[in-house]
Amino acid sequence: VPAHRVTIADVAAMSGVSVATVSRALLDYPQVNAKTRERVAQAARALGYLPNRAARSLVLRATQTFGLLIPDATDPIHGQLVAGFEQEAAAAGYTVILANGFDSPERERRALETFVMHRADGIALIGSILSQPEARATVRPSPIVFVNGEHPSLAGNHSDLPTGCIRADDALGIDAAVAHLIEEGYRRFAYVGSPGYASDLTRRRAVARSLKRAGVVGRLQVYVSRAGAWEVEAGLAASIAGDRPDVVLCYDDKLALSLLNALGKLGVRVPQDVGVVGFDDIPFARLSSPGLTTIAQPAENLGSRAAAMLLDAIKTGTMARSARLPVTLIVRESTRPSGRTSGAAAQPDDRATRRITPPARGRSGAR
Amino acid sequence: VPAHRVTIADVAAMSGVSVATVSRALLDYPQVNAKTRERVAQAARALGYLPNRAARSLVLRATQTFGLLIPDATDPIHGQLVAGFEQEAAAAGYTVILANGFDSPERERRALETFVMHRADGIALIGSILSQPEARATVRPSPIVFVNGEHPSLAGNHSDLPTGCIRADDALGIDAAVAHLIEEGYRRFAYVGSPGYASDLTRRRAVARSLKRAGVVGRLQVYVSRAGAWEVEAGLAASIAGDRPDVVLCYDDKLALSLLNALGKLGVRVPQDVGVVGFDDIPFARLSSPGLTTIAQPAENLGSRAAAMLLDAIKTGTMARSARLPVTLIVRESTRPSGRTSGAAAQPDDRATRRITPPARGRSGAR
DNA sequence: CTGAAAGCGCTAACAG
DNA sequence: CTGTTAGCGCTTTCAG
Repeated sequence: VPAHRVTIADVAAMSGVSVATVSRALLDYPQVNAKTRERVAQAARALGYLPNRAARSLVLRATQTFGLLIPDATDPIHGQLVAGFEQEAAAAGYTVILANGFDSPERERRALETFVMHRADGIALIGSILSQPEARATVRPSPIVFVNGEHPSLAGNHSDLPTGCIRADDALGIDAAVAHLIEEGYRRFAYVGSPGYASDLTRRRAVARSLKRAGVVGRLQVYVSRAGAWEVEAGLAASIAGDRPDVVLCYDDKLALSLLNALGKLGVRVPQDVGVVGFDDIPFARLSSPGLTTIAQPAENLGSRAAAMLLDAIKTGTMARSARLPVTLIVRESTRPSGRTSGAAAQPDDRATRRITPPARGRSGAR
Repeated sequence: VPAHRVTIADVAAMSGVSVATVSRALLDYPQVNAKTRERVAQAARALGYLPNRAARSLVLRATQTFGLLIPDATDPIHGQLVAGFEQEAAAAGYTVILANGFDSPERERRALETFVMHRADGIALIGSILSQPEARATVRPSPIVFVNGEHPSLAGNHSDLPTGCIRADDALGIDAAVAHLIEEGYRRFAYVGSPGYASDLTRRRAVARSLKRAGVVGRLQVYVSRAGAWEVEAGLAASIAGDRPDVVLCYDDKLALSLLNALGKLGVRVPQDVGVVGFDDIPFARLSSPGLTTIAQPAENLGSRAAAMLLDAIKTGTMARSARLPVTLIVRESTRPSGRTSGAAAQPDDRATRRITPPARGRSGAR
């Protein structure tokens, strides 16, 4: 066993053939002699030979590598996306290069450049705050997909580019949530946002629109949480406790769970005094007490779908249309108007989750 | 702007110099003429040239790349590790290749091979179930670090290899927790484990040892949860509810939070009826109600430390000694014996968290 | 200070 | 069926 990294030449020497034959044998070219192939395989195994991808990439002009940019691996929802993406990519023989953007445009740009230097065959941007044209331009000609893009231009009712974008259909989920809540008797709605995210604005507007469409009068009360991801300001909880809306929809589950906690400390009962709704359905949403009603984002699917789109683009040469993946309203205890929930320990698991999947839109393309 | 990927030759052509000069100019070799350097830089910028890492790796015999294997990106604690690792690596100009092992030895092996094919300059294994010698052998001669290794041989009081291993000092944290709990008056201890993890056995034994050392009589009651990561079997919660130990220490926070939830549904009050302690201090541990007492693992530090060790090994040529990072006992409401916690809304935040950092051991090397 | 040339490890024609 | 040869894009002697 040589001291240096073993190369194809070592295998060739050991099996007494040329490097070309080794290459062909290892790549299972049909025209190599069975015995030769076997001899080569044996030598390769004996030497622990594994081909150098850099060398191979150079000649093939393909790296079998994807670049994946996420805002922050710490967030459970991003973790699920990563898992889905990595799994789909790995299954197709692709390796994933990961970069955290931390919501900073400079870091995101640097990450894109890294991907380009590695000549990633495909690139996925999760919750990126870069504009789609800019990102496209810097990675060209590699295919690129945007998942839940957060560039300011995407806020509200503006739309993704017609191709290569994937996102959860927030609006549809919010429609379902609002409809459900109204049916349950809620009237005074509030929204707690996390400023700076395009999807925050989108969700807020979707709530307002749903309410208007449903004929609920009165302005949507809006609160803003500027605290870190895992907490809400004491003042925020206090003013909600004071205003006592019927129900508050939160930008995401982290915010909702933090609020749940803060309200509890203030002695505000959920759902009796105020209902709380989250967004994402992270695993902890069902572990809080009360369990959190939320709009489930198909995080892992978003991830695997992103990888699948890249794979497809590589195969066919054209990027698929943008898509909106369906969400599911998950009703737990944080939105059960008083009295409805009876005997506590009776059927502990039956009183639990209700799932409502909104009917799909006409087509899943861009709006 | 050429249609194909721009190469160093394009830059050379545009700036009217040889490729060698372009290379030197871009690498800031001191001996290139200032004007030439400027002309080259301009051309490179104009063309959007970014050097091909594969080509560079080939000649430099270094890829500026780290391989990172985690069990599952979905777990918040792993997410934090990834974040810490990626940040430290990126700061030093290294790119991270990520692979999920999903607790499967085959997948882990495949991941290691991928890292080798990419000729990663360093490799970090988080919670790997592979044996350290095997892993070392397959990636040789790349430096490799093991973070919280989970190979069966590491269970109980067996120890890591003397070099290249990092883990949280579970035992010390458990000592602190047990001491605190005893002081608070708890006597009948139980442990809920998640079978199959080496650290599960380690923690269980550490609890038993701490109890013995503290002179607590009676056997440690042990429960086992075989359900998925985010739930406990109804039967498990029921038997704990029936046995009513004073306090139950859980393998990790996910398990503890699930148990908290399950006990709540059974009408068992925490901490009045039974105390609950977790392990990790994931962000949600402070959002549950009651807040979860737990042993905080320095997840992000473990990640950045792993990257730092690899960087150091690359620079110095030798891998640093194994290390145990300190943990912190975080006392929240899930272990407050009845009565202690008075006026609810009085000082909502002051009654909160207490942090206890165990004194460091003599040295942080392997035991 | 700059250019020519060799070569990193591998695959893909092109001849045998 | 197999060997020879020519690069892939880049860095680095070695000469000017």
